[in-house]
Amino acid sequence: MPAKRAADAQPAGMTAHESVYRTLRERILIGGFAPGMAVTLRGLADTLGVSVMPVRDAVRRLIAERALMMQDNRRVLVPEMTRSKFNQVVFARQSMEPELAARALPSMTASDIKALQAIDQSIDRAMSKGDVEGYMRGNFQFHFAIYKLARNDMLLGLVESVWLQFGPFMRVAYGRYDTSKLEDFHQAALKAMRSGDEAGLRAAIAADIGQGMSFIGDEVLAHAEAGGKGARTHAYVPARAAS
Amino acid sequence: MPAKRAADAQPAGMTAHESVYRTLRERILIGGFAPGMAVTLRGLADTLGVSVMPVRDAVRRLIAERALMMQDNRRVLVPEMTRSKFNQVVFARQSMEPELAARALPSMTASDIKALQAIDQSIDRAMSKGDVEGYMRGNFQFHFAIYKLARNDMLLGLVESVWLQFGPFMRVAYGRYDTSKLEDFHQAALKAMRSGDEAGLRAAIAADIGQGMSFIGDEVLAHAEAGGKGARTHAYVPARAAS
DNA sequence: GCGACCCCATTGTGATCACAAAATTCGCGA
DNA sequence: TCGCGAATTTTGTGATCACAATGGGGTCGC
Repeated sequence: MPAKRAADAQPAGMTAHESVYRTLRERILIGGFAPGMAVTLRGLADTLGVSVMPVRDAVRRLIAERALMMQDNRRVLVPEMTRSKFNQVVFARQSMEPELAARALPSMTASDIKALQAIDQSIDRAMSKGDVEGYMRGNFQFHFAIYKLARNDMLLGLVESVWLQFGPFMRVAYGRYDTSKLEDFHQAALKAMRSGDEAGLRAAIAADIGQGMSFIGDEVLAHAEAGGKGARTHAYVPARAAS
Repeated sequence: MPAKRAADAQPAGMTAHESVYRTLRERILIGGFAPGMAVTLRGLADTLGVSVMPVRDAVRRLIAERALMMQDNRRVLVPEMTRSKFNQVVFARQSMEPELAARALPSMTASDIKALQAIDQSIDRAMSKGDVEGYMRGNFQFHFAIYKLARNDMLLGLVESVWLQFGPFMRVAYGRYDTSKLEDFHQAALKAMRSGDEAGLRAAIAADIGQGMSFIGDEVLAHAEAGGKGARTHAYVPARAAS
């Protein structure tokens, strides 16, 4: 049996394609790929220790979800962020996520809230250690643990698609600036959940999105646009480029 | 050269996969597949006159877009509609489509509106002829011709994904009942566009969605649920099953 | 007559190969 | 030293084959 590196530990019954997909998806959400970075099927296949077929399937799936894009040359790369696209992301998030949270509220149990608190604490720990990856993973878990409770698969899928599209970009922002400056709206959200305050929960989620996104947008987009839009180099290097 | 049946006429530079994808997607949006109907890679490949690889790519893409689904058996089939999923579709449409229309309004030119009118007339023609397929195609074109003008690719993509998910279901409804009973909210929408009335346009789109969906939901879901939820047979036969 | 069981056709998955197009590299010439 | 072009490498696409699992159909036993 050939030695596989990542994408291992298939929970029995998972196809290679599924395993590769989850690995890549996780990496995108955590910001493991830099915007503008090119990915190749054979390159990923070598890295993950599988043949090109499962990688091909996974990459096509991610392209369908807009997490990756294919340009006319048929070259696959991580999409760049533009001001326009950024505004679309913000609007989409603000439209759907507070709504999902509000719909999750009625079915929320005490243990659900406890679990969310634990996630939020892990976010704090990651932040104090300067662990950007841990922060992003926690942030993702916090939001989607809430949204899942709404039991609205369609809206949930749409929101996931949006997150996949700004994941790489978020990493650039959080990698460049100190996350500890951010006000913690998660606490406000938790408080609203405990008291069953729907309006408060909506507001907290909206504020969390608004802060995070405006933070990202102002800093990074201004930077990118000032630095010239053509084929700029990326100071940021992915966490595990070829490890 | 082997004789191809459908998916022909590749506009030069289109891959076989892309061609197959568009063919299948069109067919789904028009309701060419019945909910619950199983599709096989080799079957589609034979029908379309291509090998299984492009079909495999296209089907996986449609699965990623939730237009098709793969059950645990790894069998691919057209998703069924449930009451819960249906409510989610309605809510998602009501959330996004009036907004998209409103955003399209400012950049709408007289010729845009003329084109929309032409589409609406083709819908009337199809309706009077009892041409369900033409009606659905026209309805899709009418809505998305508007939404495209908003220049919001993200929201547009999300809406497309939602349409793909209720396409087969809509066909069941429209195939079973007479569409001529429907009030024409497209005219109201066109009137609002001409006068630049954003609120009116939002209302017209919302009403169009509300009418169409409640029509579908009340009739078909009630029917489906009354008829027993287990492995029922489908009276409806796809337009070109094996032609 | 009916049910359980076995066999085989069919399914999606994945590997490997061939191919054309694109990008990169190398070398030649000015 | 620099620019341009040809050769080579690398890319995604698609075809074909092998394989394991699933499902259906037919047959045998009761």
